[in-house]
Amino acid sequence: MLHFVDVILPIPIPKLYTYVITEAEVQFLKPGMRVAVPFGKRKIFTAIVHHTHNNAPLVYEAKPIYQILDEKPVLTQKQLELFEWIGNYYLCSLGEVVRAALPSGFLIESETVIKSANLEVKDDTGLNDDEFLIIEALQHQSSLSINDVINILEKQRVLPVVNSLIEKGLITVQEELFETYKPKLVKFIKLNDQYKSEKKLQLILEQLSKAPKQREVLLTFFSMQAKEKGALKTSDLKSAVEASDSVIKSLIDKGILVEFDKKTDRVQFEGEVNETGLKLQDFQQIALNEINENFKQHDVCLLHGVTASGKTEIYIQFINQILQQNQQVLYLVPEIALTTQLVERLQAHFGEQVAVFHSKYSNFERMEVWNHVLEHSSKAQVIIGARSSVLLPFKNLGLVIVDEEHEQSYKQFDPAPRYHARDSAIVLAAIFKVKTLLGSATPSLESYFNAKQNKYGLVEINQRYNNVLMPEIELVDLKDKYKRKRMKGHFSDRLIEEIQEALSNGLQVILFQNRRGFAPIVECLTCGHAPQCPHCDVSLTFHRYRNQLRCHYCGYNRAVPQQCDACGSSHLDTKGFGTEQIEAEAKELFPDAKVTRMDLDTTRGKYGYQKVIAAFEQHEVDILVGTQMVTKGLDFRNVKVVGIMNADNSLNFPDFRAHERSFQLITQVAGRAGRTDERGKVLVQTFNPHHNILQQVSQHKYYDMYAEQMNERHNFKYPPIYRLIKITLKHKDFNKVNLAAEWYAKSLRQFFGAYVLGPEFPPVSRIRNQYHKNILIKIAAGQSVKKTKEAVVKINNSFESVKDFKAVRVVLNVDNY
DNA sequence: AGCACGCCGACT
DNA sequence: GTCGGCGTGCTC
Repeated sequence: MLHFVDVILPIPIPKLYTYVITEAEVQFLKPGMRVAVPFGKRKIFTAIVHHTHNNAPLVYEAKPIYQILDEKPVLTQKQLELFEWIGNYYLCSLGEVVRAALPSGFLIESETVIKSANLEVKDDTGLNDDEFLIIEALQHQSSLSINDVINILEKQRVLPVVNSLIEKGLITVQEELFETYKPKLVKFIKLNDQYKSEKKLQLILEQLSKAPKQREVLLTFFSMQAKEKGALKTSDLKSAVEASDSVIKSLIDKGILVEFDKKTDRVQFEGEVNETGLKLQDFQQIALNEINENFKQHDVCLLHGVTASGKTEIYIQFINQILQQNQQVLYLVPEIALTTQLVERLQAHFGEQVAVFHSKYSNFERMEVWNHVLEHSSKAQVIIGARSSVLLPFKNLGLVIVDEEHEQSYKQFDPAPRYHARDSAIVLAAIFKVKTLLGSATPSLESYFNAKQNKYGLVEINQRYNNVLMPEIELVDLKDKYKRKRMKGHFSDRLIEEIQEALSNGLQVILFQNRRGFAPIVECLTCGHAPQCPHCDVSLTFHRYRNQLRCHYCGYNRAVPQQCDACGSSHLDTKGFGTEQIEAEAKELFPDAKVTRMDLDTTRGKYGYQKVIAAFEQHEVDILVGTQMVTKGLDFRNVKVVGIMNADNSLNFPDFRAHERSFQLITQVAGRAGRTDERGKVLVQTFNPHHNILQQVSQHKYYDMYAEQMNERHNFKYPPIYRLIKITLKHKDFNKVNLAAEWYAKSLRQFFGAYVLGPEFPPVSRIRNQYHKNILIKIAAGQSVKKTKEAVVKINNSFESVKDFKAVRVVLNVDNY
C-alpha cells in the first residue's frame, strides 16, 4: 500500500500538500513533526506534518519528501487544533499561522549551492563577462551560494547566468539545508580525572610549589568547586582569581585542569527568589475568593480592578495554585508592558520557572523558550509573553491570564494571521479545559458586555492597594486659558503650578501627548501648503531633533525645506504639536528638572524601553514626556502629577471606538499618578471640558461610560452588538481599486444587503504608493458568523478569479477592532 | 510567499 | 536587435 503525508507549508496557500512516504516513514511520522519537502522547481521548504493517509491524489503525482527533520513533534496536537481554529476564524491559511508561531529557525529553507562541474581549466571562449566572473570565482572557492553570485556580479538577477552555465555543463547546482540553530556553548573547567585521588592531588600541589600563581589558582578552583554543586565555568574562575589567563592556560596545558564545552540557555535567570510568602490585603483576598467562586460556573472571569488595586498579586496567587498542580501558566501582557519591572516581580516569586517570550528576543532565544515549553521543562512553568505566546506548544496548561485585557495591541493587524490574542487565549484554554482570567482597570466593552451577559464571570475591585485614593482628575479648559492668555506654549498655568509644586517636593511628573515628533505639520504661512509624503496620502511630520520631515506610515524622510515647495515663500510655521515639542517646552519652563522623552523614536533597540524606564524609576529623571507607551501598566512610586497635554485628538479620532479608547487611555495614564500614599493629581487639558467621556473619566465612572457607549453601539450597529469583518483592497492604480471595490461590494450586497458598508477610502487612502479602499460587513447578533464567513470566502474566491483584479491585494480582517 | 515564464520599452 | 522591467500562474 502506498503511504502519503499531508503537510502544512508555511506560506499563504489555503490547502495542504501531499507527498509520498515510505512504509518506514509512515511509522515514524507524527503530526507536528517537521519534514523538508521539495516545492516548486528546486526549492526545499520546511513543512509540518498534518496527517498521514493512503489516498493517492488523483490529478497529480505526489513527490517524495526530502527528509525528516525531527525525532519528536515540535508542535503539539492541541496546538494544531488552536491553529486550525485561528485559520478558520480569522480567515487565513494554516501556513500563515504556522509561520507566525514558529521561530524562524525552525523553518529552514534550502540554499542553492553552485559548484564547478569538473576541475579542468576551461577555455573561456563563448563565455560572457558574467559567466567568466563566476567560473573564475569557482577556481578560488569550491562552492558559491546564490548570494555570493549576487555580490560578485553586483546585480540581483543572476539566475539566467547560472542557468546558462548549467546548460554549458560548466557548473552544477544543488540544494543544501542548513540547520540554523547553534547551541550556545560555554566553557567549563574541571580537574583531570586522573588526579581525582587525594594522594595525586597532594603530589600536584607539591609540584606547583615553584609556581605560586598556579598553585593559588588551583586552590581557588577547589574552594569554588566545593561551593558550586555543578560544573564550574571557566569565566567564573577567571574572574575569581587575580591572575592573568595564562596561569589557567598553563594548568590546562599541563593536563591538570580540563576545559570542556557545555550547552547553555541564552536566557538565564540569575536573581534570587525572595518573595515567597505573599500576604494579600483583605479586599484582594475577597476578590480572589470571588474569582474562584466564578470559575465554578464560568470558564472565563473578568477581573475589573481600578488602577493600582494590586491585580498582579492576585495573579501571583493563582499562578502559585497552578504550579503546585505541576501545570503551566500562560500570562499574556501587551508587548509594551513586557518590561523588566513585571518580569522581575514574577521572578522574585517563581525564580527560574518564569520564561519570557517576546518579539524582541533573538531567534535562538525564542527557539529555546519554545523547547522548554514543549518539554514542560522546569524553566517554563510560567510563560509571560506578548501576543504570539498563545501560539507556544503548551503541554500541560493549567491557567491563562490576560492582563490589560482591553489593550488593542493584542490584535494583530498587519501580516496574517490577524488574530486577537485574548480571544485566541480563551480558545486555547478551552482546548485544555482550563480557565481564563482577564484583567483590566478599563475593560474593553466587549469583555464587559460578555460579563454582563453572564457569559463571563465578573469580579470588581474599587479600592486601591493600601487604600490610596484614586487620583484627582482636573479638567483644564484650553479655550478659556488661551482667551485669558494663561498659556505658555502648550502648558496651562494650572499645569505649570502643579508641576512646579511636585518638583519642589522631589516628586515626579509624567506628561502624555499621543503624537510623536515635534509637530505634525509644517505649513506655509503665505499659501497654506504643507509638504506631503510622496508615497502616502499624509502630511509629513516635523522632527526637530534630526531636523527632518518624516512620514509615520512609510518612514520616508527629507530635510526640512527653507522655502515653501509650492510658492517659494520662506514664512513657514509648524501646526499642532508632538512629544518632541512638549519635551523642548518642558525643558525651557523647568530648567532645573531633568526631562526625558519616551516614544518610538527614543526606545529603539532591544533594551530601549528598559533604559528609559529604569532611569525614571531611579529618579534620574523628573519629567517623563511620552506617547501611549507611558500608559502600559508601569508601576512608578514617585509620580505625583500626570499631565495630559491635549485630550481632544484621541476623542476626535474617526473610529467607533474612539470614545471607549479615550476613556481607557486617560484612565490608564491617570493611574500612573500617586500609587503610594500621596494622592496623585491629573490635569487633562482640553477644548471640550464638558464632553461626556471627559466627565466620566474625571469622576472615575466606568459603568456610566459603558452604558452610554453600549447605547451608541446598539444604535449604530457596532460591536459588541454586531460583529465586523473589514475587507481592504489595495492597488497602486487608483481606478483599479475603485472598480475592484465596487465589484466586491456589489457581490457582497447580493448576500448581505444593507449589512455591507462602503466601499470607502480610509482616512489615509494611500500608503507606500498603494491606494486602499475598505468594505465593512456587519454581522447581526442572531446571524451565523460561520455561514457569513463561508459566504465571504466564496465571494473572495470568485473575486480572485477575475482576471482584471488579479493584482489587487485583498486583506480580510475579522474583528478588526 | 517564491519563482519561472512571457510579453513590452530603453539601451549596447 | 537584446536586457531587464513587471504581470500572471503554479507549486503536491
